[in-house]
Amino acid sequence: MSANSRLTIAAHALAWIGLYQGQGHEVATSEQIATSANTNPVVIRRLLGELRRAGLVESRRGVGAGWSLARELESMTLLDVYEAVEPGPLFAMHRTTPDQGCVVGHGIQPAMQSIYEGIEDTVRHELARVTLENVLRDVLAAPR
Amino acid sequence: MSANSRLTIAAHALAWIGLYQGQGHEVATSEQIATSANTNPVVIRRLLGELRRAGLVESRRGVGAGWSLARELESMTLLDVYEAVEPGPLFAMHRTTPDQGCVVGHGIQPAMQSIYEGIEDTVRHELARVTLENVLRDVLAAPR
DNA sequence: GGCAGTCGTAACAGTGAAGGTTGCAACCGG
DNA sequence: CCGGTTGCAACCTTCACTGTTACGACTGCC
Repeated sequence: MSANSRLTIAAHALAWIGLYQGQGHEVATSEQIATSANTNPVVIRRLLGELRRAGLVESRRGVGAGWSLARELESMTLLDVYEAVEPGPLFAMHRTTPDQGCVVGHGIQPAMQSIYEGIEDTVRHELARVTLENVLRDVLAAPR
Repeated sequence: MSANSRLTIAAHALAWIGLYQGQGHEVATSEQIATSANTNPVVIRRLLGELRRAGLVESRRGVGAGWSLARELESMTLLDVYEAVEPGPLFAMHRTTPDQGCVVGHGIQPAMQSIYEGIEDTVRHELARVTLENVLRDVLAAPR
């Protein structure tokens, strides 16, 4: 499926900011996060911009500018992040409308839609069970 | 995420062949299926080729050639189809290795990997609960 | 007020997966 | 031998995302 790394990078950024703030710093810069994630600061700013629209982080401009958490990590779940950065559905329908004159072509989309919705609900439920605090704890628990 | 329609198209093709064979026909051609799915016959042949490698369908060449089911629809699940046509994982890691000198960069991949594996197991379980016979029944039950 | 550092965002090239298309060899029943 | 279909390679197009550059906007500090 060649899935996106957007959710992974967003979780990375949030864990990084959370850890950094836990060490007493006020704000984190996109430059610092990009170095840790081994990517470009603009990519981080774009992603964090989406998280800001979702109310997960805040940004400050000017001198001493940077990013900070808008809520505690333990009150954020991966579902919040997922919904902020992944707009589309997990599974897609046909690119072009199937032949509505054919019984299968006509009935396949509602049939698959209903199955896919059930699966997406399950995935959302799983994502909602993991807080970013859980993620950060797992990160710090990784063997050296 | 801009997901693939591969699973959808593969299920469409299988349901079509199953219905067609249930009407007494021997084999279905990629041309017929492509017309129903409103796509190109080569796309269908590529997909069915993957399903053949997975043992779900068979093909015959020469005159009167075409595709037939290798098993009953009720013995195939969407998981069988999914594994045949979707090689990659649902969620991806970073494209480039994160900074291993950073605590977060070092621990983020094992942490996310473990979470993602749990979710994929759940998705697989959900897909395994739906047979292609279920899909065909839902297709035929769609309002006119 | 000016400077320096960072965000905000637009614009564009590069990448990779998937779909769409064409062409043709291989196969085989009649 | 013919006609219809699969098998498969080659190529183009499309699309989303990433990576990069550029530059204006903002603001604490001097």
